[in-house]
Amino acid sequence: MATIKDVARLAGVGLGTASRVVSGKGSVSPATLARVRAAIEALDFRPSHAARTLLSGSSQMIGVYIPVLSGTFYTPILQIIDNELRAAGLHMVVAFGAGLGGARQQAIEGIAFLIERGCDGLILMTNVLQEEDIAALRFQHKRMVVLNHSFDSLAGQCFTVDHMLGGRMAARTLLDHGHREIAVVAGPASLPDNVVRVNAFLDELRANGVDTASLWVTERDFSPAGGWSAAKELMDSKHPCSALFCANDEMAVGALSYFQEAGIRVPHELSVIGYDDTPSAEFSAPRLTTVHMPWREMTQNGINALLNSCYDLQRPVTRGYPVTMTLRASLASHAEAAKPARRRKPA
Amino acid sequence: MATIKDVARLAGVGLGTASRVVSGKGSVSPATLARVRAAIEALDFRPSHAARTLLSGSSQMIGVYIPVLSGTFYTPILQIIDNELRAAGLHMVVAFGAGLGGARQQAIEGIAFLIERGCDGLILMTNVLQEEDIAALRFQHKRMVVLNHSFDSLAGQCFTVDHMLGGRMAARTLLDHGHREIAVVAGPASLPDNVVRVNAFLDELRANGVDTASLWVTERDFSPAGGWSAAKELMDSKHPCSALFCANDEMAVGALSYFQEAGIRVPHELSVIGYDDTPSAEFSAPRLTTVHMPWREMTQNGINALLNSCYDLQRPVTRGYPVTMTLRASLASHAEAAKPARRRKPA
DNA sequence: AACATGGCTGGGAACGTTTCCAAAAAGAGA
DNA sequence: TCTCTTTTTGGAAACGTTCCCAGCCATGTT
Repeated sequence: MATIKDVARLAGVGLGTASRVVSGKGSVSPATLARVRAAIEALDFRPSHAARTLLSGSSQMIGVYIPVLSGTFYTPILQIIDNELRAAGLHMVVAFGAGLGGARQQAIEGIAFLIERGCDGLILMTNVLQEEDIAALRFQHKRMVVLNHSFDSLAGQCFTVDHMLGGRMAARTLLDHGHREIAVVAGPASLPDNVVRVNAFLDELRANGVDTASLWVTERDFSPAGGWSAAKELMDSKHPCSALFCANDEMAVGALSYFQEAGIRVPHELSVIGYDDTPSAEFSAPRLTTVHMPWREMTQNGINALLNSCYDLQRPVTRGYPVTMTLRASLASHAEAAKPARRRKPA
Repeated sequence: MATIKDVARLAGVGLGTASRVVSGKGSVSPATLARVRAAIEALDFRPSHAARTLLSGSSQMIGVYIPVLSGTFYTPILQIIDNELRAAGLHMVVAFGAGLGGARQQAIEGIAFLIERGCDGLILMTNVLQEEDIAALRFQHKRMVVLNHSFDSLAGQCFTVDHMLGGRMAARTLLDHGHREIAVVAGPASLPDNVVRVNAFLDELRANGVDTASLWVTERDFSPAGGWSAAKELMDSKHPCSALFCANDEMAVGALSYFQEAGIRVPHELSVIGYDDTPSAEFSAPRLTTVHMPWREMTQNGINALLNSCYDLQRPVTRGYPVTMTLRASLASHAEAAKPARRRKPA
């Protein structure tokens, strides 16, 4: 690879002049400019990023940690991040959870890997870290941002969505459609944001006179397979219900798959609603009614805040994004439901 | 950030000694070792990656170009790449298509961005590049690998799957199940791998006496929305058919969504098969029969080949991976199909 | 003619490592 | 005690940039 010295030699100029042409800063006579440009072209010179990083102390790289890239929740977020960073001339380095340890250990290792790599800033998307882990990251010094989870000790750098409101809206929507016998597939109890949304969901039902203790509630791992098995268990239990709330879309999609297989018609016999409004909800069969979480706004504002603190910018940062319901075919009014919930039809 | 000089000073040793402790190469007396280790600990010293890169000429970074991160096709591949690289102590830098230009222009820019960044090697996943674009990449020098597409000028560095066999197997499977009136939703005609699979599919049908000219064939953009609209168009056309072949799973999932909405029972009234066997096929409603492409093996071997050429390793590299059919509920034998294809049921 | 002004230019220093090489220290054998 | 070998140590050089400073040359001013 040609260096700037080669360029200077070929063009017959000094290092300083060559550097001025490359960076575009400082004055250079037109004739020299042309000569150096020609040399750059001839040698296919590309400035070494490592040298620049070493000198400037800034790698122009942002690290992103994501526990696992399955499902469709993280993909749009990653896409947004990359687009924004590219537009700012920055690069995205991604680390997923890897290795043998548990999720928490994986997160710690993955983040350490990113820090070691000299990232200017970090975007973390994990909810398995503890406050003490955050404290252990001496890196913290304002150069990181957490999406979709909130740490008390880092509140200003956390960008999350209102899961309490989300859970409540899910409940409200079902109540408004006349449902009172509602089954629930929660996510892992170890994930705070899941707990918040499910509790808010149940609270809202309770506030409207539903005896939540009698509801069928189970817990799965946010995967389609989990949703499928939960749906099967629910049907096998013959617990009466007219609607099913899944704490994320992935599980709802899995549940829909089971219901189709078992011949249970959604939403005629059973309404299903999800949570997140991921791309997979749009073309499920039937299309899934789901709580639209403003992850787009959340991501965008998180990026803005991070870039502000890393590069002294003044990008706008707002908080408190609207949560809405995306109404699709998987939800029907209980009155419309022609048949009782548990009635099976032979496929 | 503490530098190795700070460590040396605090420990009261020379730079060389400090460096030896950090890298673990060269002999150091036990007493000194302990002293330097203590200093490293005290200062929370982390070697600068930029300085190492500058000196060694190797960034330990692998760039990955992916046109767009939507759907579930690329996600498992990315996950595999990251896991492998991490295990090898390397880092993954990802670039997606971005900017205003067309797909080809975006790919060229994205790849240039990665090269400029000093990646040791590149993994490219795009099928919109032309031979001339590849030729223009002077980087080519063996340090890159192409997945899921083959360039004549770069055959040794391309890792792809047998789309001709894939297309044929899809056809064979439908024929074996008694289908002869088959509709086809192809992908973009601009993508060579799509053309190969669809042509092979049609060829196989033709070889078995099917008049392919009379088949209903359309072209979409590999998206669920495309599959949905194609399914609607097919139904509206009332063209007789007992099965639908979609050139990727995403479109098949979209089609299933439409069929559910329109009250067309799959597979009883119409069988649907997809292509790729992405995760989204496993829990669709109904579960999707699809051509299982060995993208896992393809990716793994591509990575191995790249690391071999970048770091002089001897990882095993093989070619020619088995294509299989993943049989699921969306396919039924034509004999079993109770009703003619186009019969609508009021939802 | 002497002098100030400003545009251009060249090269040294620094960024934080690692890799040498030479020198010092420590053993080992006679 | 002396010499020979081996281990341990310190520091210069290099990697490829950019930044800064000093010097050069052509103009314009007095």
